Amino acid sequence: MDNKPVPDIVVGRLPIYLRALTFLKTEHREITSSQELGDRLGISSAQIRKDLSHFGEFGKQGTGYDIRHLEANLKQILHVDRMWDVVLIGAGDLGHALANYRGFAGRGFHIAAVFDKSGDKIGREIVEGLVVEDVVTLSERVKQVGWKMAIIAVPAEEAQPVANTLMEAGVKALLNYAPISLMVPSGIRVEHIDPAVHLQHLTYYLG
Amino acid sequence: MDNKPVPDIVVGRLPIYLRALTFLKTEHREITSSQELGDRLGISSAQIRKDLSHFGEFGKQGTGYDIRHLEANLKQILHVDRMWDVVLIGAGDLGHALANYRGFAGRGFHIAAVFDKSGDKIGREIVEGLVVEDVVTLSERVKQVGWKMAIIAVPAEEAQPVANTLMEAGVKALLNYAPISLMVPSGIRVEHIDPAVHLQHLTYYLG
DNA sequence: CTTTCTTTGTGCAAACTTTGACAAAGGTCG
DNA sequence: CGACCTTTGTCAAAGTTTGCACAAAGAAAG
Repeated sequence: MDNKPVPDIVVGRLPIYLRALTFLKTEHREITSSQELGDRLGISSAQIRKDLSHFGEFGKQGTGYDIRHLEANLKQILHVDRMWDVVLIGAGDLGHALANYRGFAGRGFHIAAVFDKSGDKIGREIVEGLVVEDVVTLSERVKQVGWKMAIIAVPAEEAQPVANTLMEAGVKALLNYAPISLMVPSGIRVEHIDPAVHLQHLTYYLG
Repeated sequence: MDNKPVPDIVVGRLPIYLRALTFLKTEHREITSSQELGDRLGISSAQIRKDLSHFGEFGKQGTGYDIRHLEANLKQILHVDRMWDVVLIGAGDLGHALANYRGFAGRGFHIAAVFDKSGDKIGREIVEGLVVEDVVTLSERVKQVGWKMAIIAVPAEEAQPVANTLMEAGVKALLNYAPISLMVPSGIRVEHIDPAVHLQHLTYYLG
């Protein structure tokens, strides 16, 4: 709880804690402890306490943490105590799965628009109330509406150009599903999801 | 290059290096350097050299790295100089996208079978040559065929039971897309992919 | 009310990870 | 062929992250 920036590795664990708390709520639990959370997540209890201590004091000695209270605080810290509009680029199989994913709404995100470059996808209603738009209008629309987050679900060769368009139009955070490392200037944040990368990490240990 | 285990954080970067090398090949490049790779990946050149030094000497001073040679070595280190059969559980939108994903084959993976519990999906051909099987036969089939890797693409509440079935049947590595932290015994490896977790990591910085 | 038990938040030490710097090796060019 | 340039692999230092251990706070039980 000082004024130095919180380490990114700590920030990255907060959504995991938040997810675990929301899960505990579905079990109608009201109180938990760093010990219980750690056991569930495979993390030491000391680490959880230390991570949380960067942001304040949320627990009660002898008792633990009030689940709703800690959940509310984590949502605020992560700025998901509001809804974020996210623009999705790519209406292929993956884009389809993301547009239909029911898990975003409860966690702070709303797919606000979908873009693709393929003529036979543009104009189609990918999901109730969401019509695929032409990617040539992407820049204009992003500037107009002011979206700050985007999910890139296009083929590898188009990912960097799409990212450039988005950044130029004011998007500040990217979630990239294309199997390529995006190059971005400082000030823009990117997260990468590539199933083959994860699988290859696993095969290392399969001897 | 000693006999201590290589840090997991280093192992986790190798698939990124491999992906970058494969990409350079598409640009018909033959030689690269730790400097160039680092610039592309946003990693320091020293770190790349250090990471690779855990496994041997792959470069040539004054020149850099032969792309094909380093790529072949990384594939061997990661055990993707062979094809891995992967079993996929869940034939919803996400399962569909994964079963149709063209990116696995070139990187060492083949979706060998798909399982679901829903009557209206079982028996359907999800992709050319891949018919959705009934999840009640999962354990039996895994034991029979000896699959070692699985991708879990089922709803959160079914992920842990499915994981338990898989592990009991001999699967050693899991890639979990369900929004829940799986509890697994030591000896089993899991990687988690949850888009909302990544998006929440990003929103922290969007103030 | 006192003892005992639980659990937090934190100071410190240990463990781990990244970076800087440079000798050695090899290439290039006049 | 000699001077100069490039780039590796590695050592040591710096920086970061984790875990231990414990005082303090609170709950529970008698």
